[in-house]
Amino acid sequence: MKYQVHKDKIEIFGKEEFVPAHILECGQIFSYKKNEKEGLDTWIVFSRDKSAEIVETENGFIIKTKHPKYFENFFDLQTDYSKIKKHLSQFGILQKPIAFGGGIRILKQDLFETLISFIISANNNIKRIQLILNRLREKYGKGEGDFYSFPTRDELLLATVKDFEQLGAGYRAKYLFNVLRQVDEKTLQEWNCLPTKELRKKLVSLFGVGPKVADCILLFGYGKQDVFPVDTWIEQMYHKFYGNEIQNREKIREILTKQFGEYSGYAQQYLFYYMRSEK
DNA sequence: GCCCAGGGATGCG
DNA sequence: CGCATCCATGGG
Repeated sequence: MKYQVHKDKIEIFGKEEFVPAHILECGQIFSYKKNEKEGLDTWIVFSRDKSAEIVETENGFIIKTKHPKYFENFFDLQTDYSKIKKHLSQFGILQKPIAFGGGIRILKQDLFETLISFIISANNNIKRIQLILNRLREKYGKGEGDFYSFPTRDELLLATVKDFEQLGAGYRAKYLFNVLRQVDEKTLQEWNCLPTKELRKKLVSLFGVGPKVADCILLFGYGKQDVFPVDTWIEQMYHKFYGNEIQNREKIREILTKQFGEYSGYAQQYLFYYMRSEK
């Protein structure tokens, strides 16, 4: 994909390999806002203490931001998604999903923000996850002008279990309280050198992190594509296309990762986005 | 009133 | 090990 990084913006040329609605609504990120300006959709994306506004142009998009280098990596602009889609098109099951969400890119998100966000996501729905995370930013983050930063671990250490409950976190409040006392941002970064399997073990050892949340952190934070997060939607998809014999999520995960290998994460995103669109 | 949402911890056999 | 049960909350 052709793009150009400037001092205060990134220019994207073409509308095939980068589609904001696909990228932001495919469930990998919760902190963004859709706006309308003069009949055109614009998007603001928040990551940690940074933001970027995406505006559509005649022949592509412009990403306005004070941190173009950061968002070049964040939006995974160097990766050639046409190759990925070509490889995955050999699977019949993926043809419609790829046609539907062909502009998806897998974001490289902040590790700590991804950890906290996906602990909250467990057995929850996306609207409520976004609501809770917004409250978390407003209460514990720093004002950055027109938005609040995602709070740091130190900032969240001030919160009690009751505080998290009042944000609407429900029974996940104690997961948050405990996990904040198990790891810090630096430790999460240091785990980056571990192979996927070892790293997964570390993540699952954290309070509130099970197999599915661990896979989401691996995929959306650590950039490991050889994982296939299995949630209720993927489970439905599996039963629809592969039959009802296997009910065990762990086995479904094994089968799907074996089938899609190092492309598992991409396949999962196309399928997840497509399944959710049918409702 | 029941079921579901990007599930995980706990306990029991 | 595998399996069942419980867990907050709001929308459909």
